[in-house]
Amino acid sequence: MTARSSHDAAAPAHDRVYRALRTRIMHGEVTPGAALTLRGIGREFEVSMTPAREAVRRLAAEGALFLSTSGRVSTPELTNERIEELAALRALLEVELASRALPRAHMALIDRLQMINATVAEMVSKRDAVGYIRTNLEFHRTLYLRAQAPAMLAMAETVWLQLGPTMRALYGRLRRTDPPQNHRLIIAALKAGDEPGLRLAVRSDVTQGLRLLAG
Amino acid sequence: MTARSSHDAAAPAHDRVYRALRTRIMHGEVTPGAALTLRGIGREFEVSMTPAREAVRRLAAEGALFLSTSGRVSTPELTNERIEELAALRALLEVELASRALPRAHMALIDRLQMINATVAEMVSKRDAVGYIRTNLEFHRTLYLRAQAPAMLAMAETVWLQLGPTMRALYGRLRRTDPPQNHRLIIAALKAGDEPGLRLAVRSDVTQGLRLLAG
DNA sequence: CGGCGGGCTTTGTGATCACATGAGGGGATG
DNA sequence: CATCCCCTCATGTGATCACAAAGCCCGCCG
Repeated sequence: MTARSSHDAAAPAHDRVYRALRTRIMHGEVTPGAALTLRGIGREFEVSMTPAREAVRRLAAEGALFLSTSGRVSTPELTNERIEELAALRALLEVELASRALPRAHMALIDRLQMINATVAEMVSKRDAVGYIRTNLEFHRTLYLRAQAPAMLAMAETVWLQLGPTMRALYGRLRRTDPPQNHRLIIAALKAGDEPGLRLAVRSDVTQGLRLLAG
Repeated sequence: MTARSSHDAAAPAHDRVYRALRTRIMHGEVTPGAALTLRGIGREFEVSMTPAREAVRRLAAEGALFLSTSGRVSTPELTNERIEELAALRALLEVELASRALPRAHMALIDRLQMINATVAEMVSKRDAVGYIRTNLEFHRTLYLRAQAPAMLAMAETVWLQLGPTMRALYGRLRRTDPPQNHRLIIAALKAGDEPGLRLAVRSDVTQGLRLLAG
């Protein structure tokens, strides 16, 4: 019953529940304000309330869930100020992560980024919101992993988590079909070793979508 | 039994335990690597294992506690790389927070900061490590509250939390008695409305102590 | 027809218990 | 004297239960 590797079927129940919910939230598979119940979660994952509670509290600590004063659990509904603040945090953290990844980015990484980016474009053309969010985050995470800054990456992921449900609401109604231009700029800056260009491209990519949501 | 205001004696048990442990850790009242047990915590706060577990998991989610693969709980022992990264995060976040607070900083705030800073100097002269950490953080938090950026402030506090036990180890062996020079620079920059100066002063203040710890 | 009150139901909280596992100690052996 | 092994005890995990409070819905009254 011990926790072995990261995603192991034999992991503790609370961890399984936590990971499942986390992925669901980060990928925007739940709508903002959706209510959850401990017993409901327990039923879905075939566990008792105890691990469900632990998973929920952990997610609440990361800002992925909102606990009312009476303990009721729901997905947060973000205000515009909050969204702008989280966008600023994304910019701050991810520009730094990209900058740190730049000197370590060799060709193999850039190739992988281009492949992921092709999938992103595919998701956009298929209007698959969840798929888009997932592959878009994969693009960013792949780059930032090279920064060798786990604490910083963890913070960035926490911000993604908080924005998850809102992102879904955004990309759900934003019906655009053009491929991600900023991702190309990021890749180009990586190839050229152009740090100012990279910082600008990342900042734009991170900020643009959320800007029009908050507007 | 509902959670009312922030620090209420009638707050849920898990919240009381959480807050008590959090304060203890952030203020450096525990040494890095110290072991905790759920039953021990429960005994100390006169609750059962259940609220103790929730408090611990919440703190672990924020990086304030380390859970071994077998679930054992202890204060984290940070590597030098980790410390440097957290210092970089402090710089990133707190420079931004200070910058946002600057246009909103009126005289009353600066007065309060000077008062707090006097207490900081007192703690330094008394060689009271815990008191120093507590009032130093109060100085920073008072300034950053003016930034009106709760998510960003929460992230900064999370970093403080992760550094808590290590900070204690630092200031415990760093036997300096000079008052905080950087705090004066911060106050001066606030008075002058000098944003570049403020950014530099905050960055120095945040970075300097941790630099020599990691060295 | 709308607002309000009361009772029912759902929900979170915390305690307790059975269980499996990992850590630590003591003894035997080389 | 060091090392390894085994046994015991302590610890985390998860299930279940009793309880209190909050939400909700229905009916009643204005």
